[in-house]
Amino acid sequence: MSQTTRDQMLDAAKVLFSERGFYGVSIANVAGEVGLTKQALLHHFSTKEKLYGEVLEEISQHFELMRADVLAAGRAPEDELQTYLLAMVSRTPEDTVRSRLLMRELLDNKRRASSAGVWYLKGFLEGLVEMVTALPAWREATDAEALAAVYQLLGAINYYAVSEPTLRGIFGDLRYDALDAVFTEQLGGLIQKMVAGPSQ
Amino acid sequence: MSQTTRDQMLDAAKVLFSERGFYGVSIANVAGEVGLTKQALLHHFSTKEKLYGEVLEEISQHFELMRADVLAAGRAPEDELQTYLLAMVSRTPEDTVRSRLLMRELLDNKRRASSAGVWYLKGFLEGLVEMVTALPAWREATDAEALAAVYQLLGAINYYAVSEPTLRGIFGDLRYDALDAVFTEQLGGLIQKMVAGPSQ
DNA sequence: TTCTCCACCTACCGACCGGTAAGTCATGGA
DNA sequence: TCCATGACTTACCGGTCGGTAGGTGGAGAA
Repeated sequence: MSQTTRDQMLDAAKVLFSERGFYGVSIANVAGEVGLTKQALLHHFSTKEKLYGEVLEEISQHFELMRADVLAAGRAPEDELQTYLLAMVSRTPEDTVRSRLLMRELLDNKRRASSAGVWYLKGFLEGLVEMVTALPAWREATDAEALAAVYQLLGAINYYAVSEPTLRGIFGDLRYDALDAVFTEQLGGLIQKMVAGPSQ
Repeated sequence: MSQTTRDQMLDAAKVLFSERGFYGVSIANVAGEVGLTKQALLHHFSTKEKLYGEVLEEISQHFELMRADVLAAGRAPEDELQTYLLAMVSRTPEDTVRSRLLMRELLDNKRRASSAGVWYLKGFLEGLVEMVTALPAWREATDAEALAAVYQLLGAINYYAVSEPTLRGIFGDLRYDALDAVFTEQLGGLIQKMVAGPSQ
């Protein structure tokens, strides 16, 4: 439990940014979450932008790491991709936070990160394309085709991952749980179909 | 071209909120966009929340209307659903704005609208489920199964619709255009497969 | 002409924003 | 013992936020 103040702040920032977005969170909010003043936060991260940047850096590193883990096991490329994608659906609280941050980055980067010129998702997407084109069934497909297929799955996964509160609110807990059960199953089928190759 | 001040403000708000989110836009920004002061805006919409609410109201009405149009043509249910979904992919600037607002609502409503208890997406989602269960091939499926299927398509469509700036930034205009061409094609295939029935 | 209403204005409020400046206090090495 | 460093504090800055108060001026009804 000996987590440094800096790491505590990063964790708090991750959750708050994922819930309310860059503009919806003040550095005082983040610092308050760990019981300190905003100047304590500024001591560790000189600006709000840098704090946000480190949060994104961390999630992109997480995906990088996850991919390395999957590849290290030395299984069939089909297995690797399937495992990698299904790991994103698992939706632990941390997974949900990452999905939300990813989605916010997609929505906001036109205004924010693009001015900084940093694309935190680049490595992640390129890694995915690489994994798809490594599949025998996709060998003759272009990168664009692989990316399109992967992006559709990514959308299906993350859109849903982010929607829990809304879906619970609209349909109630009971029907949401029913939905959740069939969703993961159907998604598995969708992934399997994609892995099997482009639909000619 | 005789648009009321009120409507001009609503249009400006729609674009700004879609680009920067609720917290990223001030009422002075919106009013400035039509050459007036923020007090002029507050004259028409008493609070910022109400302005945002009307924006969401408008897009949910748009989907309601679109569905009514599709149903009025009296075609086969398969055709109806396909047309409805493909209309969202078309991605005129207005479509993109709507996709972005929808996605922001999914991300933010836990903090914002849920306290108001209003679910702007409810009618939209229920309408979609209704259209799926009207398909002969889906007659025996549960509502949860239909919703799951539809939600996956919704995710694939909207996640991509929102990603244009990011994808252009990462891959460049050339590769983005290549991606765009194959994406819509593949998505059409995905929709067709869904319409054909649940994958047992 | 007077009155009312609408659309919009300037002026202002308290709260909060990100960030700076300058300090306090504990730790630990020379 | 002295000094440096790191982790934090209070005090404060200029600026912006959403919103209120109290107008002004023009159009139309009486």
